[in-house]
Amino acid sequence: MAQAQTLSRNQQIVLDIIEKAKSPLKAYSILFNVQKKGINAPQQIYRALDKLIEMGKIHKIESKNAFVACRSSDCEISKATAFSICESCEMVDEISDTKLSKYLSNFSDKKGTKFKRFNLEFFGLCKKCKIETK
Amino acid sequence: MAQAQTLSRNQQIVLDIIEKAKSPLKAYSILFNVQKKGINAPQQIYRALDKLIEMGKIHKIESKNAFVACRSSDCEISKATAFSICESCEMVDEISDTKLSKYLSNFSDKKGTKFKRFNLEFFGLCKKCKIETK
DNA sequence: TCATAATATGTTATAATATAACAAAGTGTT
DNA sequence: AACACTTTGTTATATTATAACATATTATGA
Ligand SMILES: [Zn+2]
Ligand SMILES: [Zn+2]
Ligand SMILES: [Zn+2]
Ligand SMILES: [Zn+2]
Repeated sequence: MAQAQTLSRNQQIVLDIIEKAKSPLKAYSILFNVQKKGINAPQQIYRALDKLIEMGKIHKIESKNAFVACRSSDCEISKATAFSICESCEMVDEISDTKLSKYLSNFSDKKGTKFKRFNLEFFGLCKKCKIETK
Repeated sequence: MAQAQTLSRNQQIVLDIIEKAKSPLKAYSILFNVQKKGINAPQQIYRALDKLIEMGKIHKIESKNAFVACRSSDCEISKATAFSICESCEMVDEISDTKLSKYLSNFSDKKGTKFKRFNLEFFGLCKKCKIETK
């Protein structure tokens, strides 16, 4: 089990920038933003991202190959994640809904198989974009 | 609206190979497999994939960057997709569960926003791999 | 049937995303 | 100090995806 609390230098740098961002960040955009701090290679970013994901500090938005900070805390260690994604702007919100989470965690398929992890991505227009489209 | 039924030559070739496959195929693996048929460039594959996705004939497994044939039919035009993914072998099954589909289609977040599309990926061990692990 | 719009194809080049492999430095434990 | 373990730095390369442009094919409908 990597680090329960302490983040390494690079991990902290990467987490900071992701937490400050208002929308998902791509790995190479993170890289570009931390070159002044002496991080020069994609490996350094991807390694930090991997650890942060393991720790549940960030999540990967699979449909965008981008990364967001966890805002939820009941998706402990990223076992149960759900997001709403605006198809117009780049906005992504983590959905933290106990009922939904329970429903999906308890879901079993037709063969009775249960799953230990899931990721759900909803797509639509965020409130802001809905108004602007009118 | 592209083609309701008829597939173009390349689209048919790509669909055929995806339908025959037992697990998700990656774009470049499709490419290598169709070079004997005169398809030489990634563009040709990605264009076919895009159209097939639009038509709902195939789906992209976002966490794997791979493509599977639609086995469901009630995920009309890929608005509501769910998959179970084995973390050990490469197996992916499309989940076709009316209750689940309705539950998610009707889901609205805390602000009352509904979504017009979703993609859900479950992760775990398939039956075969569960047995082998014992 | 012939213009014409829309779709699909072929092709070359390049962008964007991600990993392999190896050497060195730091950290904590005994 | 010796040891295992994690993190870092670095170079190179693999994988996934798109841009841009020229041509061909296929509706469609005047
Ligand atoms: Zn979270
Ligand atoms: Zn929006
Ligand atoms: Zn389907
Ligand atoms: Zn399996």
